[in-house]
Amino acid sequence: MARTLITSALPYINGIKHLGNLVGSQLPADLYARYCRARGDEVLFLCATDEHGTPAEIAAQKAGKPVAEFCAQLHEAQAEIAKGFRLSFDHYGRSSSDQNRKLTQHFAKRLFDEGLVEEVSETQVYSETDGRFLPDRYIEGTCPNCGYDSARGDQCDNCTKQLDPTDLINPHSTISGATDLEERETKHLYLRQSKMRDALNNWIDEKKDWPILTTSIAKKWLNDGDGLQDRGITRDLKWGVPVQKGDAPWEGMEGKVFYVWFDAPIEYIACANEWTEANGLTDADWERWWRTDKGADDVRYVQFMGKDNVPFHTLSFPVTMLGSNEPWKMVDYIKSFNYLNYDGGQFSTSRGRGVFMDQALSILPADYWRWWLLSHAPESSDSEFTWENFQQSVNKDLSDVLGNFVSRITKFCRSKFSESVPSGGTYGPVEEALIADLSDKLKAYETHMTNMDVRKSAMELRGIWVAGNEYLQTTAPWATFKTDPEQAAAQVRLGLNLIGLYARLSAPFIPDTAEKIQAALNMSNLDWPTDIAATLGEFKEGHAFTVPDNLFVKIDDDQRVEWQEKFAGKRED
RNA sequence: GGCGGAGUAGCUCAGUUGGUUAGAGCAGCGGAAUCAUAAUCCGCGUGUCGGGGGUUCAAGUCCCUCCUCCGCUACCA
Repeated sequence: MARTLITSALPYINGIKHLGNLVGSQLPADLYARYCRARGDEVLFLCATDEHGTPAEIAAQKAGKPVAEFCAQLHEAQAEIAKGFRLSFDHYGRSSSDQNRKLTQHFAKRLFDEGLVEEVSETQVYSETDGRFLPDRYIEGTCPNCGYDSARGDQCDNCTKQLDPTDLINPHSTISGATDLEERETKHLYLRQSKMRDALNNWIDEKKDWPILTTSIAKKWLNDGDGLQDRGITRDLKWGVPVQKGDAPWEGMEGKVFYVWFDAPIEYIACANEWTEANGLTDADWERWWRTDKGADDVRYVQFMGKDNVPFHTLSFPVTMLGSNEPWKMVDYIKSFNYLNYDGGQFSTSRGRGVFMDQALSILPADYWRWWLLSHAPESSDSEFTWENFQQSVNKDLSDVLGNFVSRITKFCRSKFSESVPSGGTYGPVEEALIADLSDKLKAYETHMTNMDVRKSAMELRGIWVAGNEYLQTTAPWATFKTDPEQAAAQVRLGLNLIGLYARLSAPFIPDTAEKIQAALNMSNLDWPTDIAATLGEFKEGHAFTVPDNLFVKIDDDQRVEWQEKFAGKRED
């Protein structure tokens, strides 16, 4: 049995994510996980909240809560919403877990022992009022170049000049507004990524099948300018994984934590350990997914992420794993996504512009969103959400093409026969042609799903739904019934069986709807079809069913207008 | 500035290694049907493939140049 390990980029803890975040990683990862399971793979699908770093501390401060408590609450909130979207993680972990703390400290020790960690002394800006060192972007002041008065410490938004925080005139903290800033000496650990440059280049050169978006970003960082730069992996913060050399203290690093981008990817591994502990399994049970010396050599590992995450997954994290000189399972395929825009602009968390995951679920069921987002996934370029498009697509694809198909055939059967599969008649050339057509379409659908071509998969699935309507239109059982009720029974029987086929094939995209159909049609399972002809003979004569409520309610114009205004984004706190 | 991505029908997008009259879905128009959520099915597209130049028997597809949009640019994550 094929074994597939799937991880989705970790959503950051400081708030509810918007639909662009969802479609860029977690949702397509879920689609793929569900498909792999349906095809019989053994799947481990992991995700977690990414909880450390300055933004989390500040968000907690604003909320007036201790950061640990704040993170615990938001973790629960995100986990609940993930369930609402039917994201089928085997475990939804936390980067602040004990497992991740231990593993992160372990990796740090290994990297130190391999000569890949060095201590660097540097000066950073400290704010007495805030009681913390300030990352460059939390410092604003007047740009020495163009005079813009809200230039950030790393770059001026007005003239785009790269800056150093110390360049700014009248610098102040964006957290408190404090101006009592001073430069302080502080020591940090640097990961000597530059030493791994050749190894990374070789590793990436092997990945001939990766999307250009993925490899071009990696190659650029590896070879641009002076090549891959070393990177600080510690921070002067309280909230994070304490800097230790494995179990032992790290002299000179007291009171510091690892940089969030160092410990977050390690959580992919630690999450598997969280999963085993939560389910009473052993270490061997997670190691067989992650250690090639302990059974993971036959695992295929696929990561899903937005394009902004690519450098960390193609470079920093691989340095951590390869540099440890331990047999960790490396990623086999990285599926990266562009951005989803909102109605002519970007989604904006700070301005409350766009639809956020909790809001989405409060107005419509998950399947509506899953279908639209996946069928419009930003694969080849950025894509665009508009309410008109959303309304049209969802109404047409889900209500008219699929929902109405189920409705028309079940209701016709009930009115002319009964709520059970009618007997009589036989399948002839038209039915054989349909079976041949569907067999081709199934093969195409499977190919696209296997290749993670999300939009193409959605289009193919839709085509399969359309084929059912075409069949009914061609054979017209309502007309056949008047002259040849026996033959009409055979046509209805096939129509009902098509519904069963659709439930199986649609489940990765719209799992709730698939289950509704399963219940209404009295299906014992939603197993993947291996043979169209056999699957279309599944419901035998006399098999009882119930006519389901309409599977999808249409979005009307009033609703669309209301939502359009509601989410246009003034600012809601 | 550098790097990367994108600019194809009203809208959202496909277009493999260059090769017959440039495609799909939606919207629009016409027709059929009336089982069904006024839901379906069939037919209908002369769009300077961002502009210009070049290579070629042949370019949306390769080269040069220009324009526009977006992302990244390494202490936000």
